[in-house]
This record gives sequence, C-alpha cells and structure tokens, in this order.
Amino acid sequence: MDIFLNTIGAVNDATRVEILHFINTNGEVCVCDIENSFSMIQSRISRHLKILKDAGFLKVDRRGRWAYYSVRAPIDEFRQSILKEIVCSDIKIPLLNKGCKNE
Amino acid sequence: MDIFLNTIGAVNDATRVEILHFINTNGEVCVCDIENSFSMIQSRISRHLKILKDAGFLKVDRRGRWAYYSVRAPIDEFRQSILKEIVCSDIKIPLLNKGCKNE
DNA sequence: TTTATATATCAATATATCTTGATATATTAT
DNA sequence: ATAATATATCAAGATATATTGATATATAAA
Repeated sequence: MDIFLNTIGAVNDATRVEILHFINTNGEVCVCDIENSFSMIQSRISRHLKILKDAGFLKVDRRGRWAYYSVRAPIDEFRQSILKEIVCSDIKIPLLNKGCKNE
Repeated sequence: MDIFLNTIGAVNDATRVEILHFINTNGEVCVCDIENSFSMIQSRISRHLKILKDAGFLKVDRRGRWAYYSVRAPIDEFRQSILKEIVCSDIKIPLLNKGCKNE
C-alpha cells in the first residue's frame, strides 16, 4: 500500500504533473531550466523534483554544479501508464527556457 | 488536468484503495456490507464511495432502500491499469460481512 | 580565498483533505 | 401514520500537504 500511495501521491499535484510532463517532453533538464521555464522559485521546484524522484518517476545525474533530471528508464508498466495518461490528457506546459548562467 | 487529478485523487487515500479493492474482489455490495466489513461509520463510507464513483471507478444501482456499488464496466485502460496495480500490490481487505438487517 | 551560481532543506504559514457526529431524505414494515 | 432501516450530506475539528523565504552546502570562476 505504501509504495502504491507514494507513487499516486507524487502525481496528485498539478505542479508535479506539469513538471513531469515537461521533463518527459524535453528530455534531460537541470533545475534552473525548470525554474526559468515555469517562473517558480527554486525551493518549490527542488521539493517537487525530490518527490517525483523518490516515487520512481525521475532520476537525477549530477555533473559539476548542476543536477540533471530525466525520466527514469527503464520504467515499470504502471508508471508508464501514468505517463501515457498525462501525455494524452493534453496538459499545458511552458516552452523550455534555459536558465543557467554558465554551463 | 482536472479529470486526471480527479482520477488520481480518488485513489490517493488508503481507505478508498481498500474499499475499491474490496468491491473489485467481492462484486456488487451495498453500503451496509462495507460498513459492517470495515467497521467504519456510515458517513465515512458513503463519502468515499461518492468520490470513487465521481472519479469513474464505481457505479451505483439503487434497488429498494439499498444502494449497490460495483466496479464500472466497461472501464477505460487507465483506470483499469490502476485497478490492476491495486490487485498486484497485495493490499489487505476484510472478509465480506453482510450488514443489512432485512433484504 | 573570495565570489557567484546551483541545488537542497528547514520552519512558518496557507491550503486542502479526512473523520466524526448530527441531521436529512427515502423506502419499507407494522 | 409511525417506526425502523439505508443512505447522503453538512459543519466542525483534526490531519496532511503545498508554498514561501531563509539558510546551508557544493562547485567553479576570478
């Protein structure tokens, strides 16, 4: 039950669904790209990324001072079906707007 | 987004997951059967059934003074995948304990 | 070593959701 | 018509979750 509710709880929030859809669409992005694209404060983004990662939807790859997030692969059938439903639900996401000052 | 979150929100609660699994396992049951099997007060059961029904997981059939709830059929692929995950998640449910005084 | 950038986490507040007990409505039996 | 049973809904309090602003840590550049 705990794992199920953790997975479901992660996508029970509009902000996280948008972020997940954004990463699924754009591939690997860093936190400041999301921050810049969504115009949200960094602590809010960071918190939601952690929840999505802990729920098994995202993985993170740290390189230099950046944390690159992407959809975990391979991903199990259930999480895949959630991602599919998000894609089919025609959810609006902003255009990718790179936010890093140096890279 | 609203429909997606409504569907997800319905199964983002341990009580509702158990009730849904219970109905999926036992077939058509009335509210007092659930009340009696789960030892929960009636208003709580009734509220959760409404949420599951409004989210497209359950249907209700009123006969006499009883309201019989069952899993909606046919059910779409996404809700089906959620039901499947609940079945696979080995969630504990009580035995069916009929609660109606007359029928 | 100092400064700027990137990210994570904490504490406080705001917001949403759940549980309970009371009440309302409907159906059936007496 | 009255009483019993079944179900739904509301208001109040309890609990959980989200947002913000502040702070901490780490990397890299100057």
